[in-house]
Amino acid sequence: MRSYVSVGEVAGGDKPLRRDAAENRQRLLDAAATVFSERGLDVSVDEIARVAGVGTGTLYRRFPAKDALISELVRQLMIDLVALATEALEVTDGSGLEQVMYGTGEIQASQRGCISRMWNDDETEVLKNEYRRILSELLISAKDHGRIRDDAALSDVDLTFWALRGVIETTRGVSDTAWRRHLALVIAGMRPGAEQIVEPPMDERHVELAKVRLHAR
Amino acid sequence: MRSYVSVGEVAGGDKPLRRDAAENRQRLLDAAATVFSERGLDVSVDEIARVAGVGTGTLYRRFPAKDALISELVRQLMIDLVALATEALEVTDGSGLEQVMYGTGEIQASQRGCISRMWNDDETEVLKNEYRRILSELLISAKDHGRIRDDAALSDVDLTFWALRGVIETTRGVSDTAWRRHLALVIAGMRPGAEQIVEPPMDERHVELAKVRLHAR
DNA sequence: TGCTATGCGGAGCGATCTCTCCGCTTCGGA
DNA sequence: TCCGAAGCGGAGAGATCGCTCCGCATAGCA
Repeated sequence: MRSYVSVGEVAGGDKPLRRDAAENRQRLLDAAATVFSERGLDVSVDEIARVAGVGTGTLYRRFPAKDALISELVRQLMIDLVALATEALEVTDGSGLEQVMYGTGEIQASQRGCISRMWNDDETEVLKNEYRRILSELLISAKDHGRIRDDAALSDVDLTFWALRGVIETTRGVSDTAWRRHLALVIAGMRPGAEQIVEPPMDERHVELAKVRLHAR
Repeated sequence: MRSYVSVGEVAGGDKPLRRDAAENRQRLLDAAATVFSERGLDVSVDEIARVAGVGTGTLYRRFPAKDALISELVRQLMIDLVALATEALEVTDGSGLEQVMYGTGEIQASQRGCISRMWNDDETEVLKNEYRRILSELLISAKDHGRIRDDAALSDVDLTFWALRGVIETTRGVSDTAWRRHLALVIAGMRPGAEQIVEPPMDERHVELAKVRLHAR
């Protein structure tokens, strides 16, 4: 699973790039993904260009700003997430949601550098909404099959992803798989047999509120 | 619950500060805690000094570097955490661990700005070890009273704190209490009645490994 | 009250970051 | 093969950051 936009093709129907330009664009994305994962988003653009083997001018000709480069990486991740969720819709025993949760953990862990932007980037809001829509279907199916408790909310799934972000970022360089243990515990707590939860779920309006807040920036 | 080092007194038995200097020091700490929580650790030192109502020179006379200011805030938080855990040792029904987990969540949420340093700052390693030692006692007590499953590990508690960090950081400005819902789900998954966890706990050696890695930086 | 150690403010230094600009190079269609 | 459009590299502009330095102010003891 990788980006669905092939080398040389740019989203939005722009004129195709020249061969060398398209290659350099991809090398920049690869280099950025690597150094961001290893050293965080604070790595300088000069360093990204150096690793990609191009000049900084080339980077800025292809991406209007450093942020745009990060957004493109996030966009590709969101495309992967939507694909992952779409595949899970085929699962018939109600375990699709768990499958997507583990898969989302893998994607977050493999691209640690961009995690902080994944859930806070309004450039990819359409994809995020689509992803969330599929998750809500999977959640219903999981409940119908008795795999997830009835009082679980979609926002509980959101919270779990954000929690995994914390585990992954804190265990950087220490353990690559610790997040799985946490996810397993959370899912155990979401089973129908688990104890009642007194704490109410996150208000769904807060999710909307988050979007407004992001746009206001 | 607040710092146990009163205004004018500095840890380590240094000569007491002049009254005005001690006041300014405290104002700097308060200002830093505020702006870090609101806008993150990237806020400039000039801004911290401005909010505190002092010059940047004053900040640097009291703290050798911006990092030292952050470390002091973290140190005070760790002192609070140890006090919190120590109090919980008095609880006799085995619910002390849960009490500390919620309390730690509160402290993390109230000082969002410093969270990322809380679990990655080797200046406070002694306090962190003490905190962790108490947690292990509380975990044993919780198991003895049948409140927590026998196969739960101390590292599961660590993971939970790191997970709460992710929730708190991602919901900044959206929901102040969402982390409680997640914590409730995790604890539900840690009850003796919850389903078996296949994923093994985090290797305790990884915790040691993390310390080595931090020192190597 | 007078004296001195201590504290204070903020201009400015050096480092670093993002992003631009322009002379030169390369691709690829005719 | 030739030529114009497109792409390239990297020096450097402009902004911002952490931190220092020094002339002046003040607290607190005698």
